[in-house]
Amino acid sequence: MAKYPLIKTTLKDRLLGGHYQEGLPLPSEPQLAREFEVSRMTARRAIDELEREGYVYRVQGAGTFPTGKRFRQGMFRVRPFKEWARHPDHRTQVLRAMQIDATPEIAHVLQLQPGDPVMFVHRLRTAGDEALVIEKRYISAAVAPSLLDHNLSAESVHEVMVALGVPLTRVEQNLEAVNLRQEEADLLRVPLGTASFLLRRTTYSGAKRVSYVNYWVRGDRYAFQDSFEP
Amino acid sequence: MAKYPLIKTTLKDRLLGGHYQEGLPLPSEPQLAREFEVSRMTARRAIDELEREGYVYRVQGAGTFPTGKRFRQGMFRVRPFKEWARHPDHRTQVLRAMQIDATPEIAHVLQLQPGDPVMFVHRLRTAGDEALVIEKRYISAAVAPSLLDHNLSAESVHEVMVALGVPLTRVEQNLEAVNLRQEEADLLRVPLGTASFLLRRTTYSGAKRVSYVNYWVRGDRYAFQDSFEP
DNA sequence: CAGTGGTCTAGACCACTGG
DNA sequence: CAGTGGTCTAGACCACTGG
Repeated sequence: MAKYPLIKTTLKDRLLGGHYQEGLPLPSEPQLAREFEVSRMTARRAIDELEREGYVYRVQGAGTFPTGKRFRQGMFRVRPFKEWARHPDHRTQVLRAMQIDATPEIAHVLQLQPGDPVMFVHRLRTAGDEALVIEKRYISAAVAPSLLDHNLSAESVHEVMVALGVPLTRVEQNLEAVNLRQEEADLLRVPLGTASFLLRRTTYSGAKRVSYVNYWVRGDRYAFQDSFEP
Repeated sequence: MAKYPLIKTTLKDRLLGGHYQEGLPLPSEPQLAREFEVSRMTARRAIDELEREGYVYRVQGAGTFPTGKRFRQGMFRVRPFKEWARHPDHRTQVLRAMQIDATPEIAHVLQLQPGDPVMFVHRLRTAGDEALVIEKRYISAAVAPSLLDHNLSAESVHEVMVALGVPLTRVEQNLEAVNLRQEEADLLRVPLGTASFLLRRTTYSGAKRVSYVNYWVRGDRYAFQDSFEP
């Protein structure tokens, strides 16, 4: 039996049991290695998996921290629809567009420091009289300081950023199926718990992560289609 | 600059460039370590990330293999049964495998007449002790009359059909998010109404539709991942 | 059997954090 | 500055594959 799964489940139990306080680091890697009587590399391996599963995040030089509960349960992403704005029936409504202080979680995803300024854009996309997509987007304020001067109900954030000299060079995305919580269900005007896509996207400009987006997409009104020749 | 990102991008370029043949293993970890003049652990680190991003998969004792291009196309990616079956933890349970009369809906999708004979295969895929995927598949009896003679808990339907002289030439697929009904929720052992993916596939052999499949995939245990350079 | 990936060790040096 | 995570080395033994 390998050692790292035991370390991993032990740490997960402690995290879920609240043994490690939010905002305070876990024991350091050398400490955990001593506690479990393994090498540091083996302790790291367990933490690697916890980080990938979203239980903790690491800050070089500072430590490894528990991820806030709300982000472990509800990390959500979105898919941008390029042609959305062109369709005459389609509208984009800006619910909020403001500068906020990066939470530790957002800071981690965007490779910033907690408290650094971040642009938050909350939008709702509708087709006819149906609300189809909720978007929550976080962008490093440093890379696009004038973002909020633009009309975000008409312009694509991606296009604005390209115009600001921040080309999009890479996208990572992840698609899940989730039951809608009250806030999203209300916005989409469907019952609590309705099945929805949750698309999460991280975009890069060079090696720098510049944008993090969560899209909730109505699962009964939108389908991803594909065809190919094997 | 760390070494493993360079190894990773080099291997990715080779994979996308077709330098490594499908079905054949990549150079072994010790070989890659020698080629890039790093320790095996560092070579592994690069391969770890490629595996997580879906470019390769590993089989202990056998090697590291390129993931077929066709399964990475489009917005989402589906692991072929063949790979599923290779994982030691994964099992496929045949719930039903029988000939039935085509319902009007099935007949329509498969371009048959209602009442025409159709093979129905109902399977459940599990990983460890968790049920992850329900499969309901309908195949024209005319194109694969001996299908049910095969061991469908071990063999891929696709492979059997190729062996029977029915090559798969085209796939159309559609992904939705749905709330599970009682029957599916019971099989997956989750509460009624849990959000799930519903993946529908129609496969063609030439111009003829030969197979129609519905997969219900647990939305909380399976995520479709993708990354690309725009 | 030789070769493969899976795991692990006991170090090392580095960049970075925060007092 | 001491302590942290990030990376890397040069081994080792293991389970497993496939001929």
